[in-house]
Amino acid sequence: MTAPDDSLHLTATDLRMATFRLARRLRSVRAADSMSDGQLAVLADLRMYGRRTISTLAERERVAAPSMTNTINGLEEQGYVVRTPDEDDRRRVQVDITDAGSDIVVETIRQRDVLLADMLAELDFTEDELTTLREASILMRRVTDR
Amino acid sequence: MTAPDDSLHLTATDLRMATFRLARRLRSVRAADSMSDGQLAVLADLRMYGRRTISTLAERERVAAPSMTNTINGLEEQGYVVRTPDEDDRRRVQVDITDAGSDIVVETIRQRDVLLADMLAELDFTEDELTTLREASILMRRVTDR
DNA sequence: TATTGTTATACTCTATAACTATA
DNA sequence: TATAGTTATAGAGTATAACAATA
Repeated sequence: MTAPDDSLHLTATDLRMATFRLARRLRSVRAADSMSDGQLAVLADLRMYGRRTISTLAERERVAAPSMTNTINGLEEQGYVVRTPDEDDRRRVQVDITDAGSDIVVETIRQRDVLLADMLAELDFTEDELTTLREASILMRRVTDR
Repeated sequence: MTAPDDSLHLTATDLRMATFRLARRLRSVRAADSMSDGQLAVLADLRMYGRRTISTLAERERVAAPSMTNTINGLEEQGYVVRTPDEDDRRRVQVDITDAGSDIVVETIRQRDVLLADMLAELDFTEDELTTLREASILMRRVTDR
């Protein structure tokens, strides 16, 4: 049996390499060519959690506030978000996703899932192997959500 | 039991989300602040597979040739790679990684593995769970190497 | 003629600093 | 005074087009 510490580091190395490669491959899929990774990440956040202010979005995406202003400008021009002035604190601007924005997120997710499902199907993975991947996904989520 | 097609798509969705989140977290770790993701990817390739021409590197990293010239310029200025004219075909330039370049790659990989191993250790994963992650890593590699 | 690499130039995304409006 | 957002400006990183050297 492998010593616990070795096992940890071997697992970390394997998982790191596998994760980077798969992420890189999947990230190349986008429903709208005109949308950047940063714009898509903001749309996905808005779709999942609802309206946000510019500064909250900047903090969540770990970019500077002017960068988020720029990102939101691009999304607004494409009709994927709308700005609404905050009534209670008129310094604030609330950003909401539009139906078109939501559609783009759903479609991008769908295309990525289809690509990955096709890749899995092509390799004729067994039910046991798919179960391993699902269980690993849950463990990976525990790592990032921690 | 889940129907095969559902199982495929559920697995794809779970794995996609888990992969993106983990990759994003790990990518924030770099041994040298002055190095970009693109530069690091080239160094890692050179360390693993040895000398490459500019156009081969451009093709492998899926960027345009002038972009790779720019990337190699940056790495050369920092002393992480050297250009060597090809004797047989004097249009070509061979790029080799230096010891300093190799050290940076090793150190970045080490820091990322330590971070991930620490994250795994903190969650007290069992040997069975670590085994699941290692098996999943192998399956993920089969997907991207296919 | 075709290929390899570089230079010239422009566009996108990001940042910091300075500014406006509001609290 | 402090905060939310924007504008001005600059620095990476990427792309296409045009060019020089070589095959």
